[in-house]
Amino acid sequence: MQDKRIALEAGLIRVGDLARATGKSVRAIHLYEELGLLQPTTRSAGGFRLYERRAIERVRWIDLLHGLGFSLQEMREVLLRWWNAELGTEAMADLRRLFARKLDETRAAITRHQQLERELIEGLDYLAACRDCDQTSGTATCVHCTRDHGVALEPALVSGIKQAGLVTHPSRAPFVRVEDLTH
Amino acid sequence: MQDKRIALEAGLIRVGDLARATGKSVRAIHLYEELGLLQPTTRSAGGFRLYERRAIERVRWIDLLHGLGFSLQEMREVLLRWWNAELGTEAMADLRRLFARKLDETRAAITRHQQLERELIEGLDYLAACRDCDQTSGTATCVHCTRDHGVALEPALVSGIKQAGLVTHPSRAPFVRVEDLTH
DNA sequence: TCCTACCCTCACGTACGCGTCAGGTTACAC
DNA sequence: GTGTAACCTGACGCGTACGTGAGGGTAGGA
Repeated sequence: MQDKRIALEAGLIRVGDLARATGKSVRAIHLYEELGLLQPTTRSAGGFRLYERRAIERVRWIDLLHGLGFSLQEMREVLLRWWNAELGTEAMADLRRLFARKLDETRAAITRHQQLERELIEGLDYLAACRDCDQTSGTATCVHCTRDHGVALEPALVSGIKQAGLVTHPSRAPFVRVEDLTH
Repeated sequence: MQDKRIALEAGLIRVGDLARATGKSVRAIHLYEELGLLQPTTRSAGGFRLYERRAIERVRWIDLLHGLGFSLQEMREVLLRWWNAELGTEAMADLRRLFARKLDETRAAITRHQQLERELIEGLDYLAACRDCDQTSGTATCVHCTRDHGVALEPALVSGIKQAGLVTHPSRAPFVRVEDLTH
């Protein structure tokens, strides 16, 4: 019944505190524990999880790796490899390789997003010309728009939209014979 | 039995061709159809889906939006809104808003990845000092390493690892009383 | 002592984007 | 006619990272 006092003396926090400190949900922290990523330093007499403040760093680490595209399982493997390494120097070399690979991937991701950025800008440039368009009907006529949009080619972001093949009610496809179509 | 000839004359391709042309799986294309994102122009007498070559653009569009973080459902909503718009000009304005928002998000994503890039570089810088470390035991001693790593603070990517709380066999947590700890 | 917020352990549910059979049909070349 | 690759429609499975109860105990202050 003196748990909090004892816990406070020892600098321990409960799962809710950890959650608030990291922006995660309590459930998420439970999950990390189930997957072997994080463990409470101890438990209260009644079974409450009690963590040291350093646990916050671990959760932030999880968050970082998550941002780098690691799955929780992969993080677990990283931890296992590190702690089970024969030599510290090898464990560190292992980490360096890992980080180097992720650095490549991250840079590739940046490049990809920059390409998307360009696509968006192109799309916006193209659409800018639509602002002073005097057309007063639906979008069906936009499909065959011949206005000059100041862009050499219609951007993919726009041209992909201008096609039939939109099903109002998903799921079942219609069934038309070829013969009925080819004149 | 003259389907292919007819299809070829009409410039139609089958689902496998579309898949190869876009790098998607046939199943994926079926899914897009189920979700109302794409429809074959027609069907062969035997029920084979037949697409115009323009369908390739639509699939590429799907891929683009996917890269921008849209879910297939959201893409469907975009298409529905566009095709159901009263005025073409309004539909275009709608698109502009959408693209502008995504442009912000994409730039935010780039910034985030650049921060991660910096974290990785810091981590690698820190670990570089470990290459000529003469330590010959396991990683447990690394936890208290006092070497100069040329970095002011231990990077989060590294410090998050150096903590207990690793469960060799996941799932069940141990059960220790507080009293047993705080002597 | 009692109230209330917080915590506990199951355990099932969810959204996404397909993968993967199964059981059968079609297209087309030889 | 026949072989075979490609296609068809269900329909269930999967991995990820949690959300969401249910049913019940705990902590700590008034």
